[in-house]
Amino acid sequence: MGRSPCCEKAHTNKGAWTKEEDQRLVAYIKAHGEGCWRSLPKAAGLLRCGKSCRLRWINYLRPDLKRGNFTEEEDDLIITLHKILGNKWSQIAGRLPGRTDNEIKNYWNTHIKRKLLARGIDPKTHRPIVVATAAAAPSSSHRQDDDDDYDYDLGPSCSPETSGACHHSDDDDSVPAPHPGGIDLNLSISPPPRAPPSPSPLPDDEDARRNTKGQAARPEAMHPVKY
DNA sequence: AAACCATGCAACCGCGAATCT
DNA sequence: CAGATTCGCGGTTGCATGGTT
Repeated sequence: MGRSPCCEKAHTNKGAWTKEEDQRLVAYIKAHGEGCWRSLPKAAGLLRCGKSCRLRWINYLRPDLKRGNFTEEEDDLIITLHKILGNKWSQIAGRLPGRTDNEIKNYWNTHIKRKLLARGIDPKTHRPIVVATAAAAPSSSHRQDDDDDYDYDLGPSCSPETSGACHHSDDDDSVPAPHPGGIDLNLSISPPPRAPPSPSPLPDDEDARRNTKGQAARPEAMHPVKY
């Protein structure tokens, strides 16, 4: 099918968001709620494509974001959910209030993968790494070669991410019943097809939002925002 | 002190799914 | 029903920062 570009790239900003852009986006969503991302930038007076606005809102500006460090419980929950769901980050995020799919994805790639490898567990299959590959598995991994160091050893059965239809029947369904934190692990996920454009509750000001980042709050400098 | 390397995170890109006309 | 449009997801990249040599 024909695909129209999501935006006119010649007239859109790219890269880090500025404080002003953030404010415009927040103000607009405060007033109108999350609606049509396609038309939002223009309506909000932003030189961004809708996609970019959506991402910025979901991953950073949303008032209900928890931010801060992941707890051990969250770690365990992510691992458990990943075993079941594979790289379905949005579904995993749906089980972790205040966390975004992007955040979890990043956290998985930077922390949990390594953690599992250190335990001798293949982060893709969640099975013990056989000796041959374990020898190749680095304890200190480089950026990309993690992926090169382990292989699927699922044989004919599927790995979680090779098939969306897979996680219904294979032994991945043998979900470890006890789960950390008492968070709902019922995976009969029925996401609303499309969230109705409901005005979402927003904090009164940005300070409130930033204060919710927790004591481990990332310093402002951590955000590549061009102020 | 400077150069280099490793790490972590925000943001972008491309694609498929869902919905609309 | 087919094509067009929009949304949402997952993979990947770019860059800032911190650590090491």
